[in-house]
Amino acid sequence: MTAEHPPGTSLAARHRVTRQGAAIDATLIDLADAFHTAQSIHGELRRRSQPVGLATVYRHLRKLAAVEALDVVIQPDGEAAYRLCGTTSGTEATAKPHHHHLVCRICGSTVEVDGPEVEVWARRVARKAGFSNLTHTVEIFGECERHAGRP
Amino acid sequence: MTAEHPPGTSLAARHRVTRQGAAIDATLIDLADAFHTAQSIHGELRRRSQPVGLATVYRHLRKLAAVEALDVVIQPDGEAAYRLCGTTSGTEATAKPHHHHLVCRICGSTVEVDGPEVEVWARRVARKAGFSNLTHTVEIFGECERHAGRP
DNA sequence: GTAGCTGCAAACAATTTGCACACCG
DNA sequence: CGGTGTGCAAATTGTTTGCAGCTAC
Repeated sequence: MTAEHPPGTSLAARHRVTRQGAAIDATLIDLADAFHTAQSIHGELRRRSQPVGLATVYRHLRKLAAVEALDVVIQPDGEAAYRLCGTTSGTEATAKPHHHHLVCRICGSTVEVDGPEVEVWARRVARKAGFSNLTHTVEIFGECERHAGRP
Repeated sequence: MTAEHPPGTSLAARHRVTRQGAAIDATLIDLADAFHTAQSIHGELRRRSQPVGLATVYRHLRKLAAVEALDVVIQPDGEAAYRLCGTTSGTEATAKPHHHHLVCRICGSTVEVDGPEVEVWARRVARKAGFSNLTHTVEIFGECERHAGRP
């Protein structure tokens, strides 16, 4: 087999390390407590005086998502939001096996939740209907304590 | 108060009845076994030689959704899909209280499912995190018996 | 008669892609 | 060097909106 990857340093362990890629990763880490759209990340980068092309942001996000280093949530309005997922630190972005989210509709803050019961339920219901090759999305939207009632 | 609405006849009971509105309703009824995007509905209408403007389709769908006569599912790719919901017959489109869907990724056929356990779980988890004013989406995508493996 | 539809095209917003150039390894 | 990553702008796609004319009530 070909050479192993040397101990990585950042999220993009197995990819070419570039200034913009790193900037995106860094931002993602800082904002890891909530979901953000590609656009808002792009904006944040600009705000930090580390402008990165919007297309590049999308490309990078897609790449991270492909390696499952990102959680992707499609909001009720159809816009996609991303958030760093699993073990943020460490050598390699290790994706968590499976989990869902509780997202604040106002500020985007997120709580990761898992529910074995739901997994089981989903599988059981689907099987019973003869469905296979399953996938499921479970997202809970609400207003976190801080924003209950008013922004 | 002004006069009550006479016993409605179609889905659009309290709206002006028009040829195109009726056509959309009819199509929706015929295709009530699966979710369809606005675009595909528009296509189906044209196929039936009852062309309706795409904008009108969207407007009508939005209206029906507002009255909760439609189920709306946002597919993993962000496109919205609609399907007639609840009691299709009868005077007024009575929305079902709450339920979720099992959708075939290939043909779009749908099975309505409900899971009290999930509802309870969602509420419990959210409450515990201090969230209020909840909403949740639970969709299961898979391949129905007929399409398992290959289209 | 009038307000709510409809159609069509233009406007929009999110995301993707083509292509020339930059730069990591 | 060689190929991957980047930028920018143009292209796509799903959905909304403005406006003149039509029509159900």
